[in-house]
Amino acid sequence: MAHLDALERAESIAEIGASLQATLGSLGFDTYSYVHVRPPLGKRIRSFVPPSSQDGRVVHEFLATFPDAWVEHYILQGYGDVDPTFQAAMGTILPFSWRDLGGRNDLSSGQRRVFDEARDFGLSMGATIPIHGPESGLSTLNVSASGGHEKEFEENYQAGRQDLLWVAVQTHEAFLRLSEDAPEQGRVRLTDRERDCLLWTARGKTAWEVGQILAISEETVLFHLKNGTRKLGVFSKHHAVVKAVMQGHIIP
Amino acid sequence: MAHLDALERAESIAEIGASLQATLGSLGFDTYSYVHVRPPLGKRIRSFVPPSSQDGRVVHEFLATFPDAWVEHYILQGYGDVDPTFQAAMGTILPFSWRDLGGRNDLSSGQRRVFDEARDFGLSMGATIPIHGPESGLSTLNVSASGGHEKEFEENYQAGRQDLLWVAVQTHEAFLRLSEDAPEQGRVRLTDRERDCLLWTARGKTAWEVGQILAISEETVLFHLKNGTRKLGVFSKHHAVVKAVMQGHIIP
DNA sequence: ACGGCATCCCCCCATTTCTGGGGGGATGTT
DNA sequence: AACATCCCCCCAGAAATGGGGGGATGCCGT
Repeated sequence: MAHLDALERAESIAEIGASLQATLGSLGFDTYSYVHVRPPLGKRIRSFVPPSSQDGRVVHEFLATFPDAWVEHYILQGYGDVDPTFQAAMGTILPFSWRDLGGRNDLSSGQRRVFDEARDFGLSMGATIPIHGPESGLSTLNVSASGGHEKEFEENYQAGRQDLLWVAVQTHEAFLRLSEDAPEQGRVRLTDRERDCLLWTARGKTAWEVGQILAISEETVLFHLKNGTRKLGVFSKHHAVVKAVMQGHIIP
Repeated sequence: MAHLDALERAESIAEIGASLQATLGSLGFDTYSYVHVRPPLGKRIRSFVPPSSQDGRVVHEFLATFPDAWVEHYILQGYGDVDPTFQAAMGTILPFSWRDLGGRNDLSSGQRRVFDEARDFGLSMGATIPIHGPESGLSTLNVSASGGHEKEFEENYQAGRQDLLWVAVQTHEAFLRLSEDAPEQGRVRLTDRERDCLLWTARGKTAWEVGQILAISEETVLFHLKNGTRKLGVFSKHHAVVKAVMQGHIIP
């Protein structure tokens, strides 16, 4: 796993790609795709602006050596919402081989089509490593081998699972580190009280109730909520509690 | 990593514990705690009840060889909401050593107290492996070594990071597999409109704004929000949006 | 073809809560 | 002394809550 150091220190998306190629190659997988889904975290807009078609949509980011034609087809068809590997990745944190998908829960016709069409592009044997990130993000690292027999691939996968997971985690971190064009302005610092108030608000309590819980007055709760909301750069408690949860300040 | 097979096949919490003890021991860590946090999916309580004991609080499930007195103290004090290792775990998917927490972002006094008191119980050197599960669940595997020097521990940790991650993931899966008394029952069915309204509310829009976005009247938005809030078993939009996010109905 | 059912849309009301400003003062720490 | 944090209070206008009342589509099974 010598290539991993490079992954940790990668300074561009391209370097991540090269590092992945080398690392995964040494594990016996010759193509891969890394998919990153990220909810677009709030811009600070007070005056109402009607959102454009794209605004607010989940962002899919690709980094892949899968056949270009397939990737293009995939995006064009909006397979991201159907892809059975993605569906499965949402439900587990363990790597899995694509072979294991057919048997367990039957695939819908749409899902089967994704698989069938992938096979036409030479992607028949593969495995997916799900990465559930903070802020409810989900990424998958998909690896595939174009040549060889299935038995060989499965042995390769079984032997390499642990390494694959580590690679996936490192990739996710490297990717996050680099794609932070809007790096959240570095997670704001909330005071203990602001956290407390947001926490209990997220748990459905009114300001008065939070006051009772924390043994302070409703006014003070409102005061802390106002400050916390402002720090988070939003304009309502609804948005503030969601953002506080997404940024990991509180666990509701 | 011979003990891992046992972890994958464990059929009781106790077996997980034994397997962890053995595996982590071989990596040089003599105590551990595994904490599984699960937001308490809905009790329907309207009348205000002071949440002195468990009500509304995140459910922490423990499996640990940490000193009993410490665990008890931890739970009693509700440290789960403050614990800096937990705060940090919420923000990353990489394992980290407790040593790295002090420097980066200064701890609040409440957080520092958790650390100081932990040290009094013999927990000074340690590392945390965060596991972000599906449905926004978070678990941490905390390992510690009571004897030895700090330098030695850090070397141990650096060398074992990859193994620790794998152990943590396997533990999480084993734990989930066994503690699946209530796997999916909480998830309600929302209509498209209810989802839409909750989504844009979670993004900080008022009911009127959501109406503009969806091209329906504010009244209708309120209507859908009322229904969605009721379906989710809560009594305010704050709680509803948080819950909708946690249950994966919407991605803000 | 019919009723039941879910979904979606609109409107009204009284009451409570939140928002976003302002003004204080009390602790601590740096 | 400056600073952050925490606590309390006031106000006016906006928004949410929790009820009620309609009607409009479809889709289902009988």
